[in-house]
Amino acid sequence: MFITAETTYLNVKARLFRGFSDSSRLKILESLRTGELTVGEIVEQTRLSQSNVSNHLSCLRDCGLVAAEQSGKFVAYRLSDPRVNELLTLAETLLADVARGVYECTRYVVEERPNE
Amino acid sequence: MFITAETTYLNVKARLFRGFSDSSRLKILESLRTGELTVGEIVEQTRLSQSNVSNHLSCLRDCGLVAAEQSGKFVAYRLSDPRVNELLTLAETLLADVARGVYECTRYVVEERPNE
DNA sequence: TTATCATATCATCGCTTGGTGATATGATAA
DNA sequence: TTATCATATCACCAAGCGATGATATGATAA
Repeated sequence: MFITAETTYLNVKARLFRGFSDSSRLKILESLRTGELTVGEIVEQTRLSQSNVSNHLSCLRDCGLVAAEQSGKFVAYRLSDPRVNELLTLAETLLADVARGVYECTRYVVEERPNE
Repeated sequence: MFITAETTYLNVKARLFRGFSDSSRLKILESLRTGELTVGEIVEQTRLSQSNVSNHLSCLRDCGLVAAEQSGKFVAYRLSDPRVNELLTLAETLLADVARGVYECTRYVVEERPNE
């Protein structure tokens, strides 16, 4: 995968949002909203696999959404900026009003599910 | 594509963010920040293809990020909620500080580009 | 009615990307 | 040093998803 001239402002902005656009990463971000955690603690809280968490963390860190600090053989992660929290909160209040539609948000044909 | 038990809160939230996580959709949302536009006008402003715009609009509409109103043979779209605008603005202020990292946000190996 | 314009739908293709499992790195302790 | 623990990296696979082009729908006008 290459990053070349695609590096326009909107692409960067899209990447920022993509950091929030996966439920595993959201789970990780949620776990960090109350304070900093080591990778092991995140694994425990999210119940995701260690490599999965580590992969997502490196993405989130590159994106600047979380910050890391090594202490001994542990690495503690935290949200890098209060606006990360604000974005999550703002999204929640928006969700409260549009949630009915969001869960069907897809460009593709969605099969009717019998029940649930 | 099916949507079944995956419909948890974080999945819905992730879907909301995914609405913002593509540069074409951001382009469309940006064009709507100043007011409502018909599909044709959006196509013109974004220089995306008609079917592409229409596909993205239906996604954005299902997500509740934009609202549509038919007038004659035209359909006018607008941002559905002021918080959509707020989310974009908040992301911009965050970007101003973390942009350096974001454009490299990827879990995968990024080839060094010779120049640019 | 038929023709035309505006928009929507959908099948297809190919790139993107999330999850896994194995392995590597790197720090501490013995 | 060697062993162990915490974390990171990476190749692989499968599913997700954006763009295109052809076609369909639906509204207006003639």
